[in-house]
Amino acid sequence: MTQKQKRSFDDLENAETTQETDEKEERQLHYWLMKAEPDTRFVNGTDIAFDYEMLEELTKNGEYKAWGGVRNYEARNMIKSEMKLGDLVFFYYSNCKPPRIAGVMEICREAFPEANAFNKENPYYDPKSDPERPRWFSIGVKAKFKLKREIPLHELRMYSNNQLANMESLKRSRLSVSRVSPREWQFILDLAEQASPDATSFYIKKRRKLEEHLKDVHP
DNA sequence: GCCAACGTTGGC
DNA sequence: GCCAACGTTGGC
Repeated sequence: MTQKQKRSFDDLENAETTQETDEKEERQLHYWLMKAEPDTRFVNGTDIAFDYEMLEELTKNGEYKAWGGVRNYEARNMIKSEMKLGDLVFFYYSNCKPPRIAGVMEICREAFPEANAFNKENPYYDPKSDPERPRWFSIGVKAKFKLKREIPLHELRMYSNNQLANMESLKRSRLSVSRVSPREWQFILDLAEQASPDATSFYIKKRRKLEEHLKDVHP
């Protein structure tokens, strides 16, 4: 690690939560993307699978789900200092086929110390985090709506030279929390309203075949 | 403080 | 299962 990198690492680790006072009212909504794995995978004996249906079930009566397990300082600092009540978040499925955006959730509790890190039985236990000086933070989220159509990663990449050229999650695929610009957010929501490009090309092919066939039958 | 070795993420 | 990318650790 270079000196410059080391400094930014310390900055990240020591960064404090920014103070928000009466400016809160004027703050614009911010948009985010957070990842979870929808398929069964055992970490220290615990299945860590989590998907949108589970989030809906857990939050249907106004409860929030503590979103945790983020073990990267840059991602943690977004959780700790930048995510605010009312912000909206894409729920992204990673480590599965295909990787994809499944739905939208809303921040309904701002950062608080992550309980998983204190619990020895938990797959996300971290002895370096204690309640006196918590190292890792959770954010409270609830299900907002499932996308009408899930958007797979390969489809997002179709726009990586134009509409989604700067999308953080595409450029830094290993970060489990990333920012989404308002434009990117709206673009992806619009995609979810349209037919899948796969389906479109499927029907185009089908129609061509039919036309070929008709040509043969009625030349 | 540098940097090699190691570990993790996550797409393919 | 492989491996690229990159974050983290630890010896010097």
